[in-house]
Amino acid sequence: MGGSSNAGGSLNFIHQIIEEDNKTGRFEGRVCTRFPPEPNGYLHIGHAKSICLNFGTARKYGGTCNLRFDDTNPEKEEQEYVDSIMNDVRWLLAGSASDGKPDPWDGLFYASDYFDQLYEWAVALTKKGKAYVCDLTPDQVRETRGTPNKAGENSPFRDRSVEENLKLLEGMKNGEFPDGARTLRAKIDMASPNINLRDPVMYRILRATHHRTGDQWCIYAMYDYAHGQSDSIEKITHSICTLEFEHHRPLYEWFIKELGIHAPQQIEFARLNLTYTIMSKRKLLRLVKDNHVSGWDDPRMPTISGLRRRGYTPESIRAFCERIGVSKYEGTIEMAWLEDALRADLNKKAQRRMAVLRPLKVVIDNYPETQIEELDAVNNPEYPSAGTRKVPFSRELYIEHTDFHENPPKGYFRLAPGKEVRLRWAYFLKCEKIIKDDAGNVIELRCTYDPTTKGGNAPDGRKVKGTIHWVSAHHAVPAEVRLYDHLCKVPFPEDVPEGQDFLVNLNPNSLEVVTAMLEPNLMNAAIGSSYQFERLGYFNVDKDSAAGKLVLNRAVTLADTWAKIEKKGK
RNA sequence: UGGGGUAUAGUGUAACGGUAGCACAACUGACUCUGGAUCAGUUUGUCUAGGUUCGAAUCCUAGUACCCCAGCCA
Repeated sequence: MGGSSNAGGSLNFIHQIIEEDNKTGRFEGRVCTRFPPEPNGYLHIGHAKSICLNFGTARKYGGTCNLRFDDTNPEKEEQEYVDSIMNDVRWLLAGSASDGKPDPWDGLFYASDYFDQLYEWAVALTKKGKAYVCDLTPDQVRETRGTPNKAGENSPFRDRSVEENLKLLEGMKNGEFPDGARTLRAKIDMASPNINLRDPVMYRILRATHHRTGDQWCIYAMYDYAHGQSDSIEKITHSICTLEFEHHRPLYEWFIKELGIHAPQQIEFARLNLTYTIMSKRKLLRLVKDNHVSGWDDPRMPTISGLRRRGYTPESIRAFCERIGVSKYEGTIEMAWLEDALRADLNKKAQRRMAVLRPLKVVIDNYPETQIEELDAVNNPEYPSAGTRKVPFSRELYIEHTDFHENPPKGYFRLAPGKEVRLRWAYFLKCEKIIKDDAGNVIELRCTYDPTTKGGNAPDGRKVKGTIHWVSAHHAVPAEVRLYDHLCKVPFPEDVPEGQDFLVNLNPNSLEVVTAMLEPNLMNAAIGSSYQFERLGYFNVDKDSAAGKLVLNRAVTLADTWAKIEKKGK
């Protein structure tokens, strides 16, 4: 479970604040957090950090954590997003609840649950002379707001009487004015150095159908007016959010104070950035809408649904969130961390199989033509309890094209002319002859095997350095395998030259599709199941699979020392 | 030119006046029927300049760099 600090015993700065509050009895020892997404897109790995932090913090201190949808903008929000978010949170936190409840959240709420209360409070603030109806157009509001270096000017409508304001506010609510004609604004200080305090808009007139309240309302609270009070209503103690809301905090505190209601402590932390991908919801939406990817759950996407489809496990994502820690420093985590978390998890869980991604045919000349042997292969060397399976062996095999070199480079200990390797779980194999097509490409190898080496060991004690994987040609199950690489071709894709946008940094080779040959054991592999293809990586059965047609995604490759050596040689 | 934040190895994150630690990455080596995994080890760091102190990443002063803020988005 995420949330606690990564170094044993030490606390992250948020937990330090909480422990201090608990010590002083500030919230009677209660710890109540919430994860408050806007349902305007799919959750991504950055949200996972927040989810792990909020839920993890509540669990750590015996408190509660709510899931609340901040659905105050009906123009961008949809039920599809609500559903996907609940689904993703359930999946991410599955199995982590101590009480065995089906849903990980303690309370499920919507800001739209509070529309009536929020409006009542707006009336109360208006009565207090702390809010007014303003007739300025959006352009005029912008012009009179001032700049960071220049104070704003008061709206000419700022001093309307309470009676008039009340009447106009009710009129706004009752649909008497066109969209955008008026707003309700907080009366604070147009000269504040904090622009959020320069009479911010509380309500706008907007005739849009809300995914939950339908056409009941034609005015909608702004996020800044809704968020703090929603936290207050839920008696949240620690309202954890990202850094950009830091200078909104005085505004939230102003509303809470004027209303005289429960005051949560807002704490801001740095959002997650990852190399070789993008995290902006707006940009992710664009990738989906413009078909740069197949959807929100495209395995190249940093979305939770994309990672799930790619083959990431909830445990690996939680471990990742735990390890990256939490601070106010806006850094960028290397993608290798995420990949490492997956490998660490799957190395223990995934059964091993053999699969050949780029088949090269091998004929074993001295192996009986019609003979087939069932050889024993270990399912997971990490856990012998995972057992063994039978793998058919015959005269014609496929091996990996990259496991053969006609002119092997120095240090290469796979197959080459006249060289001997071990076939995993089978026999020693020696390359005798190369067969090429007219263009000079190697298309087949004629080899011999040593029948005394069955199982992979030579009775004469001779050693081979290389062990390669293989599949019996006649038993092989063809499958579509999708080889994924980073979404972006550079570590910081959002850094683009003037006038260009991040699309120029999309990785054109982020997906390569091959027809692979799998060992027959995989024939009926279940959708969503993960395997390690020996020497290649971890693969997950995709939902596009159908009877007789397997589709697999490569979640992550194995660490590849040889590839590193090869690269260095160049 | 205003306000709010943040600076510790390549990347993150600890150390809360007392030996700068951990993880990932990189590099060595051992082991290995996965060039996987595992194990052992190595390299690399306190933004700068002053000051306080027996002692400073930590306290003080002055700088520097980077991020955020001028939606009727969240």
